[in-house]
Amino acid sequence: MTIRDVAKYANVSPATVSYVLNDVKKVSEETKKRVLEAVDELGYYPDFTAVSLSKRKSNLVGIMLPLVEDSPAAMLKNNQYYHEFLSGVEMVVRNRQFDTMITGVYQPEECRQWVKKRNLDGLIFLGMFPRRLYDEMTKLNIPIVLIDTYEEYTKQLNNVQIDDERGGYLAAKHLLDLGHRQVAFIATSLENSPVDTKRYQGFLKAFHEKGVAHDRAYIFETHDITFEQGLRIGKALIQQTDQLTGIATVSDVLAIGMMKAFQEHGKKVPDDYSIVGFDDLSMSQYVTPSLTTIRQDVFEKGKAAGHLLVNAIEQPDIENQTVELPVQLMTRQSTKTLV
Amino acid sequence: MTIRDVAKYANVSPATVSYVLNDVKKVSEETKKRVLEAVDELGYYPDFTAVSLSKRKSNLVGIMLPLVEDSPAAMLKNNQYYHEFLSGVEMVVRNRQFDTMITGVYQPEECRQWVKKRNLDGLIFLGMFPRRLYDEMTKLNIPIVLIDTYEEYTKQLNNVQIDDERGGYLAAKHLLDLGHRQVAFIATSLENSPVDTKRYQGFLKAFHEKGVAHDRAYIFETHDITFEQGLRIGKALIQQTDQLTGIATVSDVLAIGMMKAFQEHGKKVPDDYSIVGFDDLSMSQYVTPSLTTIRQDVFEKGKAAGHLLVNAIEQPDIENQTVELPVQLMTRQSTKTLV
DNA sequence: CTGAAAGCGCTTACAG
DNA sequence: CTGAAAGCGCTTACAG
Repeated sequence: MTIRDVAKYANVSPATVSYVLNDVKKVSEETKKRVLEAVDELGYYPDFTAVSLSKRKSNLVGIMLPLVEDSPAAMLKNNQYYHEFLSGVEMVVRNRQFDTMITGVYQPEECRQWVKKRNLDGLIFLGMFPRRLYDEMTKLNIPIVLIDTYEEYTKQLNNVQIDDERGGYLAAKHLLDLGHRQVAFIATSLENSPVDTKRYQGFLKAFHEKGVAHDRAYIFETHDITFEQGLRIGKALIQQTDQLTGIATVSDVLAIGMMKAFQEHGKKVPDDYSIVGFDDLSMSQYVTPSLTTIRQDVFEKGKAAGHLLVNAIEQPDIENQTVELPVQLMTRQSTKTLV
Repeated sequence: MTIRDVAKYANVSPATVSYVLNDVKKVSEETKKRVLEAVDELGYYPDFTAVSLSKRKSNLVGIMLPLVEDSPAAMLKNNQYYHEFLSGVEMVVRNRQFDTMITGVYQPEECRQWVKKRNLDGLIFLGMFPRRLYDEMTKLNIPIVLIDTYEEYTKQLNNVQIDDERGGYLAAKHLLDLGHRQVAFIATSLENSPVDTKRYQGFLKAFHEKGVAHDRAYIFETHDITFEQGLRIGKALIQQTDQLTGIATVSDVLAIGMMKAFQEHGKKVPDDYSIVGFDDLSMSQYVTPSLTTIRQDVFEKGKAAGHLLVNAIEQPDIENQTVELPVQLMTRQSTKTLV
């Protein structure tokens, strides 16, 4: 079942069928109708491999994930975040006639090969990559969408992000409003994570507004976002000080790990600690106590990334842009007024 | 940078370069060496779109997810299960030079189109699909791997599954050993889910071994696997009877939802109810109390599926087979001896 | 408005 | 052992 069969059936040339299918103007209404009927009756659809080869366009977008232990696996395993995102991308992209490929990546080299070899039309980078990689990729001359990046050198690319500063602000304000003054800030790394830095800036802003100082000794850094790290940092926090009453984290996963540590050490949430997460994973309202958190809609983020990318592919002259999605405080049981 | 450039550089014909790259015997050592050097120096790698078109083989495997609300999204959102699986597949498949595409699907029609249009070499079906779909797909004549299916008509295809019966058995035996006799079994649907039926059979086996009867009134059915459904069924269970002391579920997600319901109604786990989950999601050891559950290694499941599929693609004469992975009881805090 | 022909980058009988 | 040629299924200047 090829374009030739359709052509024969409709009594035209393959070229004409192609014109019709690609909406090239110069076909008479009558011929067009005949072709369309043939397509319909034969149940024809084009072979994208062939289209891809001759158009040099694949209708394929790639999603790159930072690679841990030989595959995106390890990273994916611990953070629900990623797969809600992927779902969002897949959904919009497929509605616009694109398919999605996923891969992890070590080396810029590998990544460029992947794009070339599969003729990818666009790329979404999920997570942090070395600058070298961006530079390589930019040379590829295909649209790129970045997620959650604040680095200066990414400014000229497309970005989807959330209002991280406001997220940090809302978390801190919530705790301050409840009377907490000794508040820990749990980040992956302020040095390496601009996202966490933004959140901390927002956090500090709330403190300034209240006229309260924040002690930098109350910043704790875990490097990964895993339950294990949450558990570890929770224990460390108990050991290190008994001043703290409030905790703001950069991830629900960390917050949940911490709550586990508290429970194991006979500390109660929210009686001993008020803790606020970040993300609002679906599990977060089902843990006990349910988690007060800053909600970001990761699914929407994926959708936004998909739209941005396909737009950029289809209108090459469009300017790169940054989309910022809102965040929202979800008040639940893990925080309460300091008595 | 095409095969011609390499040919020119090595002073041979494009055909010869292709022979070398595809390991077709009839090339002299010397020529081969020259070609390989050229490939190396020019940093050439083949365009898979072109290879795909001429070989009629794409080195692409597809993963099909049942579609909810226009995309696999909705389904993915609530179950971590899926993305660990995807990670496993991606990892092995990529090591074997394949790439992975993902899509959701409504209609057999759509699915067949996808396979044809992208020239997919193999397919993994994750989840339950209507029989009609399998029939359609079988006609496609590409290897197919099914996951967790017990239907008679799937027997002649490749399967990856776990020892569901033993899972049910272990859960029941654990509860029985702890002294529980009034035990609820929480399934999605015994009528529609052969997996749940297997588990229930194992469950009953343990009861028979102990010489204890199981009251079918203690079977509860939720249709989806979501926290919400767990919450709902948890409430229903409290309302319906106060005889029960033990609960076996077919999913950690359901168990966690149920625990939330109990907590909201002042019931304690494990004091009022001992509950065992199924899956051992990474979150399950971090909820409070940590969840006793039947562990299955979903990541391994993905890897097994990937291997099975690529094997079948590369050796078309290989027979279809079923791989069964073990399960394991993880005893944690949500179960205890009945006093 | 329509079609013949060349081309996208490979592979693979076939001939020598 | 090596290469010229045809072909995979499309698209797209170009000519008419």
